[in-house]
Amino acid sequence: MLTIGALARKTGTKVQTIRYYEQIGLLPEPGRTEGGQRRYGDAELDRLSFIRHARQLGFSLGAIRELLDLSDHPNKPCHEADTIARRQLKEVEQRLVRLEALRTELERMVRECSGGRTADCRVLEVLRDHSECLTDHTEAGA
Amino acid sequence: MLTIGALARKTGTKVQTIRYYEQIGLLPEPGRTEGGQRRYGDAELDRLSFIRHARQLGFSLGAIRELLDLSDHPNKPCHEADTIARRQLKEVEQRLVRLEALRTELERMVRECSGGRTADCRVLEVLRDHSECLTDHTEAGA
DNA sequence: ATACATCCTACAGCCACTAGAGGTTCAACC
DNA sequence: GGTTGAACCTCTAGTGGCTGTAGGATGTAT
Ligand SMILES: [Zn+2]
Ligand SMILES: [Zn+2]
Ligand SMILES: [Zn+2]
Ligand SMILES: [Zn+2]
Repeated sequence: MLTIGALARKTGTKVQTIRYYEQIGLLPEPGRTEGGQRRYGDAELDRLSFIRHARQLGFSLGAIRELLDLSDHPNKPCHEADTIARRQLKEVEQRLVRLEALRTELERMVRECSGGRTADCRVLEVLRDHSECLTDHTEAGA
Repeated sequence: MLTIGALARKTGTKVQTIRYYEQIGLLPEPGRTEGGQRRYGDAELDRLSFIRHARQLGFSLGAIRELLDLSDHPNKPCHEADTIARRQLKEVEQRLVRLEALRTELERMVRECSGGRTADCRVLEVLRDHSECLTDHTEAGA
């Protein structure tokens, strides 16, 4: 049986985050000691590891909730899980395109600055006027 | 003189966002009509355009605040602005590396799924066990 | 028995907005 | 001058995914 701190250490999660996941119903309410402290077993360890790994891969907590549900029903067909993963992949690909445009712009800004007064600073000039940009980086979402 | 709605349209900003920027001191308090409605001039239009463009390039509002300050002092040397831009570039580059790792992992998950029961779903298997991953995508920040 | 690390709840704060309620003002049209 | 009705106003609360703090209780080692 693990204390919340031990579980936190094993999964690379903060204690508060574990309590937060419990609060939003992503982790089940664990057993408690007589004094009221949480104690965890292997099932919870597995579940939290799953959550953390999915978070590292960029899945939202909503998506993770669905994935956990599916994982709890081994006989269901898996296309729902695959759909969620493909959706996530698409989002990542879109963000990549967008970030590459940002990198291009930022590199150019930094490269072209000659290091004089702010009045002549290329960085500030570009920020003042998007027509100085070579890429269209104007879509939503950072 | 522009109403807040006209300013919003010109800069691709929501009205509430403009009021929010004013509230946090990023935009100055504008003049008002007798009835209390905000009216904006060209200075505010330029400033808001700057803010929006910098946001599109991924700068935080904190960084933008610093950049605006620098922009207001044309005789200062510009290395501070350049430092901020370089920092932002670094962050973008780090996110790119990370997102590329995610893309690799997600692509593999999706590709290897054979479409059977969730018990055998490759997507869920990988999520359960990071040692199935080829990349180290475990750094912080999505 | 005492020290003290760890645990508990409850709530506030972070970022950058976004949405809504409930009321007022402005501009145009008749 | 009166009447619409869109756009404005303030204020509050919510989003996601945590993180931090206050103030107190518990667990364990010595
Ligand atoms: Zn410069
Ligand atoms: Zn631009
Ligand atoms: Zn599958
Ligand atoms: Zn992994």
